[in-house]
Amino acid sequence: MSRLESAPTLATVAAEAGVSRQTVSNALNSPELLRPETLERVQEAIGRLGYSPNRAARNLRTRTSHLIGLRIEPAVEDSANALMDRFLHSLVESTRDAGYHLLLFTGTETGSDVSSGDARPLDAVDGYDELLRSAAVDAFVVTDTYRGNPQAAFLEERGVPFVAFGRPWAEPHARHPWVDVDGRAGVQLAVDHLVERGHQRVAWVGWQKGSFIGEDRRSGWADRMHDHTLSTSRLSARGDDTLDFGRRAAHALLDSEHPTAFVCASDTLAMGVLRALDERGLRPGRDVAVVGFDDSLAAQVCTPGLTSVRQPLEQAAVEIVRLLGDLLGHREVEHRGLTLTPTLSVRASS
Amino acid sequence: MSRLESAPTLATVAAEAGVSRQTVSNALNSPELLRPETLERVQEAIGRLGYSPNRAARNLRTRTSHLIGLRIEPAVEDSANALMDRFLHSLVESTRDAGYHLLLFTGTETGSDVSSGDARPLDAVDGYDELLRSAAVDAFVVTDTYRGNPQAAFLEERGVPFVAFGRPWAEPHARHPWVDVDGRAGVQLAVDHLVERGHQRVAWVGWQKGSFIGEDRRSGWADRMHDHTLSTSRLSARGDDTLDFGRRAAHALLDSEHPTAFVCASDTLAMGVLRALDERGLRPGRDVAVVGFDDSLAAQVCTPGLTSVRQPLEQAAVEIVRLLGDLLGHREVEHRGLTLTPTLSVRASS
DNA sequence: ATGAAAGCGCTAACAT
DNA sequence: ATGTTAGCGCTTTCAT
Repeated sequence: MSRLESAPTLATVAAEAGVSRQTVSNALNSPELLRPETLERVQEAIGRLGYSPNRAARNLRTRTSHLIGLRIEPAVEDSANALMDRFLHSLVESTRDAGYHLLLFTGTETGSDVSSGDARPLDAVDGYDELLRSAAVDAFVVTDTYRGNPQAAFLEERGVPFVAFGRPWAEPHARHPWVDVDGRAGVQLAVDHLVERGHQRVAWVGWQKGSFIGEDRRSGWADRMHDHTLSTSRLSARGDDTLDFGRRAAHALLDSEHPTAFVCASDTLAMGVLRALDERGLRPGRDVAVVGFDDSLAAQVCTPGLTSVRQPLEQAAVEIVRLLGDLLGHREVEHRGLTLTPTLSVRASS
Repeated sequence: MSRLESAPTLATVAAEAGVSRQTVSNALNSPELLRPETLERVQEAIGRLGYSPNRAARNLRTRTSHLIGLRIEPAVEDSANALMDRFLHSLVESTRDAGYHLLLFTGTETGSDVSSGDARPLDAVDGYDELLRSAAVDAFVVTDTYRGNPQAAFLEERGVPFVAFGRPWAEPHARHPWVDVDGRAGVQLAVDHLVERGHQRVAWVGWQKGSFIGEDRRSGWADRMHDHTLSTSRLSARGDDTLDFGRRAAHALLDSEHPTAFVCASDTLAMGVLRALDERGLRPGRDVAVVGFDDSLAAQVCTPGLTSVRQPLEQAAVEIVRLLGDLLGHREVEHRGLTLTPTLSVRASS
């Protein structure tokens, strides 16, 4: 292939410009060292030849890859949870602006030979280790911190640079940098919004105990209701993050407690509530208000639009990359943890 | 950092096992060359030291990166289009199984300084060139082929290995391998489904002329309707891929032609149709049937569920990686183009 | 401000 | 079946 034969190297450029290889390297990495006229001559040669420094060689020499690893988890179907799309894109843009690229990976497959019995469950740490030891990436962005984050301990112990999207709920003394969104504040926004519109019986449909994020969001509802001197008694339902649980919870609550509004821990649950309302002939936004969490595409396009708490994912990505830059540039990391405040996307469902 | 000091190399392992560096390399890359007992001794040493070959060094030597480049486009809001999530994940898994990783990139930002006037439009080829010249990736997966694919010509000309997800609509003689989903067949599935349920006046809500994919999908409707000897006259609307256009198109068609069913070129449009039905007090699935395209999360969780054409993205990813493997392994590529057949996810909207 | 020498860790080619 | 030699393309160090 022509592109392989011809690929210019430092030496090619040096010959073309009539300087030494080292000077070309300096033109790239420390242009201030060159006399302006030399610099220009080299840059011209670079342009003429279409030269780009070979990444592998540079990586080997500098012991950096300029790659950030991100483990992505299986897409969950039948849920409204398409956070990743927005976050991922912002992350790619932010990393690009910082001179990095994103490398995607997953945990090890449980193996196609299921019968062999050696199908390991997906280890939280799976995949990180190999990339690390082979020096394939310089750092990680760790996103799945909802159950506490076992990766964090592992990575921290090894002195690996990483930034978490999500607080270290289970290890308050963890020392790695993180960025998170204040779910509690988001739900408070939702409660305020509903109370402003005259709702007094505002129900919560959330996740089972044991989820830090779930409890955090729920506390936004409970505390804010109390701030408004409104009762939360028997107005809370907890279950799986599924459409069907949202639906059943709504039916049960409507049967017994007659709430006029629902705040949900996720859009998936909220879509379940909407389903239940439809089944009872109730109009969302007119008869009963519903607010979701995540501002998923489903929330945006469903009928009627679903009011939802929107995480500032773009900003989160930017901050994460900034922290990463501090870490990798051996600069002082300004803050260990940064909490961003979500907004409320108000639509017809409330 | 301890991990940097200690990182074992081939030499470390060789010393530990009492063999030469080359033998360790062979143990890794051509284990069949080693005497079983030597192999075991080396593997033991590798395990003991936690050795992983340095990627940069290997890349430099072999002139491969084992990285596949994928350009991701900005996430479009207010649309149901979250294809990428599913596709991306499958692609990561498939590439991993093939011993590769996915490297994400975007085109160059148009620049934050809008006033300067040097904000370039996003070039279709943007981003590919640099990764290529720096040998950062071995190959690309090209996904955004809907307007014809200018990248394809560019990459093909340079002899770059790549596989497109999407036919080369505009260049039928393009010689690169591609995988696509038969949108036309998907829509035919939808029409059959509706006709089976007794619908005769089935309307089409699609995109403006000039979109190859749009015309392909539309032809599935038009031709299949004719196969069923049903009229398509005045039953077609064309416009932007937005909720609002779907909504307006549905209102207009319902006012004039009284269709009993809608087939849409996308879930976004279908959600618009659902919106219109709601505004007219019509029940989707009872009064009027609606079918979308993409089987987005929104289709899955909205009320009532939206029947939608589902692309076999997982399979597409697998096939793409297989072709990539053929290409990179300098094996014969079985087929230039592979067209997969979608399925229909039937839900309450029909 | 520019050049020469050395070497990052690996594998291909060639010995033995 | 194992060892030796060379070199991938770059940057770091040191000399000029």
